[in-house]
Amino acid sequence: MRALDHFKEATKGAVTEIEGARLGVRRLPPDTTVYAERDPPSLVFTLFDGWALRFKLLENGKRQILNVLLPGDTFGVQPDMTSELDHTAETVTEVSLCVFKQESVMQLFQSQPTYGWQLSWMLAHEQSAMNEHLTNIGRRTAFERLGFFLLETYSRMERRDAAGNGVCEFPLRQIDVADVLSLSPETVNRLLAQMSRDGLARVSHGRLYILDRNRLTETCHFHERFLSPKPLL
Amino acid sequence: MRALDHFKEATKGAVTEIEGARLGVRRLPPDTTVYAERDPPSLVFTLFDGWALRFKLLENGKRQILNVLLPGDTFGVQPDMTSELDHTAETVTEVSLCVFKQESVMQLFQSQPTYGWQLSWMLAHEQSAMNEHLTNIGRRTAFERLGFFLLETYSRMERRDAAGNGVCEFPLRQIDVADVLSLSPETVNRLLAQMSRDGLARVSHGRLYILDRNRLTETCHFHERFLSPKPLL
DNA sequence: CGGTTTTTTGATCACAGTCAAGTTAGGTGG
DNA sequence: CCACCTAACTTGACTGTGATCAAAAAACCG
Repeated sequence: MRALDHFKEATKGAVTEIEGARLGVRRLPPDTTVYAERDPPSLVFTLFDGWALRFKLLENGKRQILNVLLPGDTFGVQPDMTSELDHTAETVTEVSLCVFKQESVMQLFQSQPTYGWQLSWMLAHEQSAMNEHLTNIGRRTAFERLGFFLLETYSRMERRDAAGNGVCEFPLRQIDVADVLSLSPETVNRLLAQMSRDGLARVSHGRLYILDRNRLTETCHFHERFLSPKPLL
Repeated sequence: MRALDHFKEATKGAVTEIEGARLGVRRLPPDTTVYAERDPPSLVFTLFDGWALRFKLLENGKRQILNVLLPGDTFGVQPDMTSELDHTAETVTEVSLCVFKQESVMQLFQSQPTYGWQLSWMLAHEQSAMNEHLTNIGRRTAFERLGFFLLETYSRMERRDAAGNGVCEFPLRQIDVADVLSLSPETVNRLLAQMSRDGLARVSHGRLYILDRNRLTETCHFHERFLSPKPLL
């Protein structure tokens, strides 16, 4: 049901044509660009279903994933209409997302002041997550980073009732995990092998298994963060 | 005129007593905690004058600086009143900052819907800066990180009309720079020496000298970001 | 079934961290 | 104004974590 190649091609630039729509739901195949760096920021998205990534591409070809997007997450907010987007968003799995015109969101805020506060609230939460992520990458060992990320992701899935019994979907490739954590894919592979051997966690066949949550939480100094529990838009 | 030791001690926890004030300007000596991790987020600050830092402290004693705060920057926004702050803010120099009660900011947004949008705008800009910072730390060499940071800081000072002719104030110690860039202080020292030798940039006596902006910009793949030009509050 | 992508494993290397000692500078008190 | 003391900076030698290079095995997909 995945990767219909010509369909994929067809939708590559198709997202812009949604722009005409004031508001609607769109279905996108895996590995599709939702928006690209340097695009004008005219749309706001909420992910209904599936996984997506926000990332930056560097001069040297390296990729830094900024954020893994799970169902319920809002993205693409760039209140300054004049400037360009500074990153790319791409689907991982098949995805359905809700699309808004930037303008209509702004209008909504005019008429419903509370929403402005809610958007700020969401953005502040995101910032808090970024803080954690930055600290993680900057000041922890490769092992800790990986464990932290797996626990965080599992915990986010749990909050969406999409995880239980230590198992949840996990459609990311090792290279994606590497680009989230600023590691090489080989290192990620070796660490996953080690965690599996140690009975801490395991990723296989697109699933994440948290084998010993307590021990992993402790060895990685993970602590539950306070994440946006309900979708905004 | 700096570092009056007992005065410093006295103000260590004094910021909380400001809370009574609905809104006011406060002067703080260097190396003073503005707010600490786990504090309830009841205040919002705008920096009028001086430098400050937002950072996280880790279990292992390491410190990750999230952000260098320059005059005009707003910080402490945590729209969720119930949760705790996840980082600490500390002054670097003597500082004067404008203090708001979180509540009065919220009320302002109720009556003036536009401000809600403006706050979102500011937060989105900050997020964009964080994206850049994360990418910088995750995917660039130590040399590039440092050059990038120096150029970024100079450029921010310039926008505040506090830089000219390749020179600006720079009150950070090498260990602070190290904690911004997730490097060891020794590495920062060696790289600064190298940049000085190469005629690219120099830091001394609390000043930053950009010696060859073009060459530095190119070697570090720096690109001007779009930063909040005007203060919000 | 064949081709491609992803994962796995091994060997080697290098960038930046750590440890240790010495130098400089800034701030304080006589 | 100078001497002292501490904090910050500097330099060198060595180490280690994680990157890189290379090649094989496995999984996935048409």
